[in-house]
Amino acid sequence: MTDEASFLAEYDPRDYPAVAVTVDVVALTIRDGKLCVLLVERGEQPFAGHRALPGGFVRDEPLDEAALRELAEETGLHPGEGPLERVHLEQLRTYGDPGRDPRMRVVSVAYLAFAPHLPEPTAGSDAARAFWIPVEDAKDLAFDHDQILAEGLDRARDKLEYTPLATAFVDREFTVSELRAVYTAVWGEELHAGNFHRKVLSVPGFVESTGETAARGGERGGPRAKLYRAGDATLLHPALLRPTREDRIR
Amino acid sequence: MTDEASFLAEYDPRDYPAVAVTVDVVALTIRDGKLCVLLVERGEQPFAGHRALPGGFVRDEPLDEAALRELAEETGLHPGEGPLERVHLEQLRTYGDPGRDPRMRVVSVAYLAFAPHLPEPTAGSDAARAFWIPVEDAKDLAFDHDQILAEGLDRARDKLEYTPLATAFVDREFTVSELRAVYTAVWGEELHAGNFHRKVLSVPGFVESTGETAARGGERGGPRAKLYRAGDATLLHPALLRPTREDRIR
DNA sequence: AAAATAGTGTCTGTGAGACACTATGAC
DNA sequence: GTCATAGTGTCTCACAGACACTATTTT
Repeated sequence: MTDEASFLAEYDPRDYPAVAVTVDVVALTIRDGKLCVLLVERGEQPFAGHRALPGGFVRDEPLDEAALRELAEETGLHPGEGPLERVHLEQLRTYGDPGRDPRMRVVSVAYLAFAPHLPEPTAGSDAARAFWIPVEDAKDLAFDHDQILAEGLDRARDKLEYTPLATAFVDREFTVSELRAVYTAVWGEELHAGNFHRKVLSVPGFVESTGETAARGGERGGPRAKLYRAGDATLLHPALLRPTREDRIR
Repeated sequence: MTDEASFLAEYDPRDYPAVAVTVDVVALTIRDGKLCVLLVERGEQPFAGHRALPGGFVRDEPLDEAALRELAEETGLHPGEGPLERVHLEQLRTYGDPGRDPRMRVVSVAYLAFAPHLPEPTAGSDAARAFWIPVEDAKDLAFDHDQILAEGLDRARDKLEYTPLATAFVDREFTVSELRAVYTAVWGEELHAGNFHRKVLSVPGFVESTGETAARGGERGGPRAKLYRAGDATLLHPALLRPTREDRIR
C-alpha cells in the first residue's frame, strides 16, 4: 500500500497527523578511561533544563548525512574532516510511539556514533551547550532518550565482541593496552592482560603491526609497547567474547 | 534541537518537504523446506506490475503495531490471534534517502517478521494480491526493496546463530530434525544431523523436552523423534555458529 | 528386506581462561 | 631499587566437527 491511489483512497487527516522526522545521535567516546556520551542541555519546554541526546530535524538529505550534520553542529566540528573524519556512524533503531514527544508525532531515527577522543565543545560557539559526560551519570534524559541511550550502549557492547569496532575509539596507531582499555571501559570489566594480548593478535585481520614501538613505556613503568593499526577484518573470528553473564541469557 | 522554538526559528519549507512515514515488512516463513518471503503485486505506478514488500502508511499507532497491522491486512489474518499469534516481529532498519520514492519523501521503517507456516492468502479477499515466494526468486522488487530484503535475510541468518529465533519458524512442539530443517533452509547449508542434535540439547534454555514422542517416524523411515518446546533462553550460549565462510570476515 | 532417520559414543583440533614467568622501563 | 607493565609459555577444560555405530521405523 505504498502506492498513491490507495493512499488517497484511504486518507483521513485524523489518521495521519503531521509527522516530523528527526535524528538523534548517541555519540560515544572514551575520556580518562571512562565511556562518555555527548549530551545537550535543553533550554526550551518541554523538558527545559533536562539533558538530551543531540539531534534535530531531517532536511532534504539522507538520514546518515543528517546524523553526521547534527553531530558536527553540536560538537562545533566540520563533518568529514579533522576529528570527525574517523567517526563511525551506524543506525541504531527508530523510535516513533505516539506521545513520545508531547507536541506532535515525532519519528526519530537514532544513530550510534563512535569516535576517538573528540575535543570538548568550545564555549562561545554554537556547540556551547553540548558536553561529554560519563554514561553512568547520564540519567533522566528528555523524551525517551534514556531508553535510546540504553539500547545504544547494549549495541556498542555487543559489537565489541564480534567486530573491530574498538579500533574506532583509539588513534590510528595504538598499542594493545590502549585497545584493552577500550574494552575495559565499554564493558566495565577487567580483562586479563596476557590472554587479551594473545587473543587480539591471533584474530585474523583485527590489527596489523606497524613495526614501530611506542615512544615511551606506560605511565607507571613497563617496557615500550609495539604499535598496531586496524586490520582489514569487518568481523572478528573467532569473536572476543566478554565474560559470560548468566543473566544475559534469559 | 528537538525543541519547538528552534524548530520554528529555523523552519524553512524548502528544508522540510512533506515527509510520509511508512512501514515495510520482510515476512519470512518456511514452506516445503524453502525460506519464503511475503510479497505483493503492485497495481499502480510507480513500479506497476512489479513486486514489493507489504507495507503502508503509519497511522496514529506505535510503529510495531503498524507493522503487525500491515502484515495482518496483507495475509487476511487477524493480528494477535490464530496463526499471527506467534509471529515474531522486530525492527530491521529505517530507509529514508531522498528519491527512494519518486513521488515524495518517504521514510520507511522496515520490520522483520518470522512466522511458522502461515496459510496462503485466500483469493477473493483483500489479501488476494499477496503471495509467498522463495527468497531466491524474489528479485527486481519495487523501490529499494531488494536491498531491504537482502538486509533482512542477513539479519535473520545472523540471529539464528545466537538467538532461539529458529523456534519461531516451527510449531509449538517440534522435533530436533524440524529445527534443523529451519537452519538448513535459512542458511542454505546442510548441517551434520548428529552434531546438530547434541549441540541443540546442550545449549541451556534453547529447547525443553515435552516427554512426548512424535506420532510417527520420518517420511522415508526412521525412529519416532522426541518432541520439544522452545526453552526460556533469549540468547544461545554457546552460540550455534554457522560454518565459517572466509568471505564473511572482510 | 532395504533404506532412511534418531540418537549416542568417541576422537581430535582449536581456543578460552588461569597462572606463571621474564624482560623492560618509569619513578 | 621498586613497581607496574609488555609479552610469552604452559596447562586444563570446553566445545566444534568428523566419523562410526546402534536402534527404530517406513516403504
